[in-house]
Amino acid sequence: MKNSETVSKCDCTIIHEDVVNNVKSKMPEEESLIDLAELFKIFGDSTRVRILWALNESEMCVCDISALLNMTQSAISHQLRLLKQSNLVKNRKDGKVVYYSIKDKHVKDIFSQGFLHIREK
Amino acid sequence: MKNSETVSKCDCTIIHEDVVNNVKSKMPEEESLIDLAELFKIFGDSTRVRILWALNESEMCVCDISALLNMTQSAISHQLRLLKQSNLVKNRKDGKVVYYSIKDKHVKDIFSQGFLHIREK
DNA sequence: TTATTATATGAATAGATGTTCAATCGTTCA
DNA sequence: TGAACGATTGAACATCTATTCATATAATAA
Repeated sequence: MKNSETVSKCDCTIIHEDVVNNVKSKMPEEESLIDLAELFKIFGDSTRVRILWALNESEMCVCDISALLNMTQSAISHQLRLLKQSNLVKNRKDGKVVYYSIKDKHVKDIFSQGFLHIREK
Repeated sequence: MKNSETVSKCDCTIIHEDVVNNVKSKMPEEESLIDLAELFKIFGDSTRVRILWALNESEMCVCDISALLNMTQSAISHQLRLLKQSNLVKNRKDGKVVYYSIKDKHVKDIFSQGFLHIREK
């Protein structure tokens, strides 16, 4: 398999080579931007956004969230697993009940920035 | 078809009804959170994130972006259409060449908030 | 005109993703 | 012990999505 750097998928003449080279030199490592996209992917689902919003207001158990969003426990549990894997929420167990809460203090700020875009459309 | 409010999908006893009611009263309209998720969905793809990052550095034409990211013009063009529909980029035409640039001034701030999360893992 | 170049577009495909369903795990309490 | 209940898990399914491919459009140049 050939190196992706050596075989260009762009079949066009590079119109502004200086611009391309300049931007390329400033680009973060590919992995950083992939991680960033992975994070936003988590926010890119209304169920998860609603869960995060709710947990930002108050610690809640799985059952509470299910009732709030009118969804099955199973669906909520699956999403909570993703949110936990992404380090956005944490949980604690008290008897049979598992309480979830926000782990990342930037969640609210990420929401805020998103709303700034939406409000100005 | 029954009203989704009247038939609960949550098959459990509501453990903390006060918490649920309190959070429910504070929740934004469902549509707002759906719009928010739609926005983050756009950021939730590494190709689009890299395009946005690049355009945040400099206005570029489709060919430039293709060369920078080593992807086909077609793939880039498809993604640019989504970004434009989401009001995140704008374009101008100069002869055969179409130049794209950032339309939304909050793009950089959204990136910043995302990075804050990633860096602290 | 014709050829060439930059971009856009629609259909098709493969891969990812969210929910459901059924089963299971852990804990509490009769 | 064994129900009962909250939560988790894995498989299946339907839906969505990113890229590719072929083609079309638009502008320039010969």
